[in-house]
Amino acid sequence: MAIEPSELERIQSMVRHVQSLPSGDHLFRIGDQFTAIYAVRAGCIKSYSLDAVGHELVHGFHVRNELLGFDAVYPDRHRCNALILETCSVCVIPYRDIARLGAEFHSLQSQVMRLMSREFSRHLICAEGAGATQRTAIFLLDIQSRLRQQGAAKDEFRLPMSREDVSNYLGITAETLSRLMTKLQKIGLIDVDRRNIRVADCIRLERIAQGIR
Amino acid sequence: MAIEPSELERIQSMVRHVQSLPSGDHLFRIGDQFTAIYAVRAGCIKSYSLDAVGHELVHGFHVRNELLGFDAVYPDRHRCNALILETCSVCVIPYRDIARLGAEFHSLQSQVMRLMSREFSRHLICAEGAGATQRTAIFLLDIQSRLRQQGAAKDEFRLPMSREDVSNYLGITAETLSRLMTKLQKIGLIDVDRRNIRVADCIRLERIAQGIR
DNA sequence: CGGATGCTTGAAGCTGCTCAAGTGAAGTGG
DNA sequence: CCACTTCACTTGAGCAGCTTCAAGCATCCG
Repeated sequence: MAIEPSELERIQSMVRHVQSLPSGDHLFRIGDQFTAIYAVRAGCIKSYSLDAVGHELVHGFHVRNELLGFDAVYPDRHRCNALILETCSVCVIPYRDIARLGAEFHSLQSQVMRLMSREFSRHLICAEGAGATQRTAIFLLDIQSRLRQQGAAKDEFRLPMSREDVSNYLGITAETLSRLMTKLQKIGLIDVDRRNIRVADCIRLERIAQGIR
Repeated sequence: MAIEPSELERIQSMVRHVQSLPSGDHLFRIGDQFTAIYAVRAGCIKSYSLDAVGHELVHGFHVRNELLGFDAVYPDRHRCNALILETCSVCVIPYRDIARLGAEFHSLQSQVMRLMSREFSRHLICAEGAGATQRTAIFLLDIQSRLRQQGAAKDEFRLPMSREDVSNYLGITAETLSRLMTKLQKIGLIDVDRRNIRVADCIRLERIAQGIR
């Protein structure tokens, strides 16, 4: 969901507040009234919900220049919680303004729909992979390219979230994820040091992400 | 994605064509230019793509009063194929008209966004379930409630798609699905006769769908 | 230093997959 | 109308991948 700088500028014109939020805070919670879309300017936010048994179900992670809050467009209330993982600077874009300005500039309106579509399609990325190894590879490449846009080095980055968050997002256990990371390191595709990841062999990692072994 | 009759009337006013399509035809294919959103008036459509190995990946099924085509809003080209499973009557709603009319009546615009949001959120339903049994139960209850709205009996319905389609949608094999259907029948939750399903114990089926055993 | 937290590693078990055969309904041709 | 085929589905046996439960480490923080 990274958005074009030009698109972002346009959206910025609609911004009322820029909030600064410490890690551990919630930007919104399930059931909250839908009032705005949020654009992350710095930091990282996790959107999640809980299943019947109380297990966390991670829907996605949002970093710089990405949008969240579309989950509430239909039922008018948020369907998930948004937790700050790293201290955040967030633009608040009141939905009312989008609707109002959208009527005046209808190119803006279609832009919002495009962004919305892009946001949702990201949700499907990791569900696509068949095996756990493939999903892990997809995740690593996806988060790498997103973090690179916010100033990370070419092939080195630091995960803003815990292993447990990642494993919940991928629909596998933390233990399995840990084993897979070790495996990927052993065969020379990545270097892992806690949350610091270096992609050593991008080509082969991409091949695994595509399901080719 | 069933839409309110009143909403549908409004959208109908934008309709250019009503197409009639025989089963086996494609409504659109991957890569096709995005020109319109489609509303199903009768029949059933499967949206799917193929993975790297050539396996079918079913994104969803669309029955009466449901919309499809939002998959192309962002990249301007369709990301999946739409195959007619049962002879269809389909309203074609040119996207240009939505944008134009949306600018005039901005309540319509937010309605379209709501529908879009509703459409996408459905995609997540079956991904949520942890085990194969749970996903199967979720699917049966979901498709039951949707088919009921198009005139099916209270607890009896006929699946418009094959076991293979369903299993691809749920991310399990056809064999596993078959075994699970048999299991659900043995413990008295459903009656299965080929594609004809009767929900015998809705309460317990819902409990399984929620992950409570 | 002691404890907490987050990550890794190991062993055993279960779920769902693969491969393979069997069944039954619907359609085809003689 | 009946054998023959075909197709969709079911059923079975063995196996692999992932989970569960449990313990072991390292890092951070009081």
